[in-house]
Amino acid sequence: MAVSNIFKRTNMCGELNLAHMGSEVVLNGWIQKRRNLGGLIFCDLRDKTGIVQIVFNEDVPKELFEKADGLRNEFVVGIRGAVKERQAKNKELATGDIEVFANDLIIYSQAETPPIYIKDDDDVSENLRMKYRYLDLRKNKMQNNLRFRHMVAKLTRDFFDSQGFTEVETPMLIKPTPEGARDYLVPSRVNRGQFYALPQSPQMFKQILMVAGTDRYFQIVKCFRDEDLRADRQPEFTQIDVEMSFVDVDDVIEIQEQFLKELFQKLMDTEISLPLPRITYEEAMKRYGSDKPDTRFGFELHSLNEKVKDSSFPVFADAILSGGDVRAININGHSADFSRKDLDKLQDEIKAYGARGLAWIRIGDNEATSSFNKFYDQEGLLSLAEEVEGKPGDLILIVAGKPSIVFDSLGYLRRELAGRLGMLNDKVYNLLWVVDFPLLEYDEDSQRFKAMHHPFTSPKTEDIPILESDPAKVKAKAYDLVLNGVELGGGSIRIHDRDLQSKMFSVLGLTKEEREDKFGFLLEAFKYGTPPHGGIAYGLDRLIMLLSGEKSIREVIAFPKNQAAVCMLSEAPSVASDEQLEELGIAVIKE
RNA sequence: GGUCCGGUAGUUCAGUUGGUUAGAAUGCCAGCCUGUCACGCUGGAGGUCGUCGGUUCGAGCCCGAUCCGGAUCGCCA
Repeated sequence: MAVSNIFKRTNMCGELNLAHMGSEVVLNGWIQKRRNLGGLIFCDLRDKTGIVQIVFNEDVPKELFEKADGLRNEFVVGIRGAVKERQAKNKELATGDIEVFANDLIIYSQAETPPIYIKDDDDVSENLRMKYRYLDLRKNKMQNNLRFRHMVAKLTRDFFDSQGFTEVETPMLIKPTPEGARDYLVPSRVNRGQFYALPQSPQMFKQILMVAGTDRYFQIVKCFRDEDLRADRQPEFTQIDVEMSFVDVDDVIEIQEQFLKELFQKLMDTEISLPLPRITYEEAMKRYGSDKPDTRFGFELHSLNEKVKDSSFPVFADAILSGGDVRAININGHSADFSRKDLDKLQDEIKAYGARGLAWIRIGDNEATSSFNKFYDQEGLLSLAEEVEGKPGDLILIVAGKPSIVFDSLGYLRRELAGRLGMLNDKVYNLLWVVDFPLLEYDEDSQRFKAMHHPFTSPKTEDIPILESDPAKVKAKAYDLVLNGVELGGGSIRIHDRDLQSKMFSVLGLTKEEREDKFGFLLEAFKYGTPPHGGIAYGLDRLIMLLSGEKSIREVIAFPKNQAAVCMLSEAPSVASDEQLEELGIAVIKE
């Protein structure tokens, strides 16, 4: 038998309890903390499952005791010892009923004093966490997040497998697509001067799998977008990507709801009732000012357009005259919670969305006051307040201007104020579908219609006749899944009819050459028998972020990038060597 | 590309109106300590105040530029 200098582990630290009493165990892990009381040394030993207390007392040989005295934080050790019930139990610790009396110790490696502490609630700069990610990941919270992510991925595979889906890997080196987000380009050495792109999504390949007869496809897949980062946006992220043949909107939604039900049941211990609520895009905008509404609280939007169209207050009147909106939300009963200064600050905050100002009405017990008192008497203010069911104690916030600005501003305000008022309960999961998205949106810059989702999204059947005559009115067979105000996923039924696809391209103003260049291989495939099909894609990182109560997807990605898209750990990206560039035929223009 | 917040000891932060030797907590090191678990007690080490320039008799503090981290708007079919 080979001689080994590794203690063969019998148990994990976090799993020990009174049931192990009396048994000899061997543990491997990191020293979390050493407490030397003189003739008695306690060590907290940590592995991914938790922490257990190790005791070195007068019974151990002097040599071993001195070795234990030399232990420092983050040393990696093996310990052999007996599990005993504690004299003084620690209720804060999962293993607090027992402790391990060591009789042997091996130090596998020593450690320098780490630049960050290995503690779940340690408040250290993001900078250091990213640079020393391997230390950050030692935290139980981070290991739990990785484990949870694994559980979600496993459940996803099991579920879709049980429903007859096949996971198929699609290529990572694909044809660059000039539409949509910016591509990451990858130069080809073999084809000098030519480039692959990393996929923004497997969209076209999964549709081709439907042409190929795969019938039900899914994939847990990396996607890449070279756009600016946010707390919930990384340049590489993971999607649960799904496509099905011979389906319409309800079929896709139904199976996704089954998936979500199982996910919440098994991993969150939460029953969700099906079917999930559905709300149209139009209604979502009107009521919540957002196409991804957070429905955990009220503060819904109301139009004041009728009431203010003849207003003497120029801000309101001008907005209506120029085709804009005047809308309001009622922060019911919270007038006293926001000072004049708070309101001024809120006004500044919505300027980011293009709002010119924030008008408000406070309803007191005896009288109402407003930011536009000059133009309205008591009766006038109360008449406006009536539209939002204003009562004494209410604060009414009003924004006037271009519809998109009004929606964005009020959508932000209702969520922001709900947050400040502590109304965002993260134990409540309000899932819903937003449906009937517009098929197209008019792009002012290029003076043409663009696909809101993508150019293969099918119009609603009843809107097909007006596709060319009144494109702005056409609704799409598209649906988004929203959880607590975050877009978790989106999808659509695709166009499988070549005539309809052709019309769609005409409306989008794509020339024959452009169609061929961008989508040629997909259109070619569609010539040879295409089943009706559709699908959906979930942002896996966001899903896990929300379910684990995190504020950033960086918390659920093992090795994320910082806001400048840099991996602080490995220091990617970096410059390529002259030899590499030479071989690829690439010259870098220095500024 | 824009806006906002931040950068001072290993770490998290304080630092008054510009004024002597830049502090606290924690961590680290050493000594003492047999029931701790944020162990305790005593002592000690530890600083290019992000960087560069300017104003000033004098700058952590004021001004300009720049770098770094974060939030966000644009952007993300």
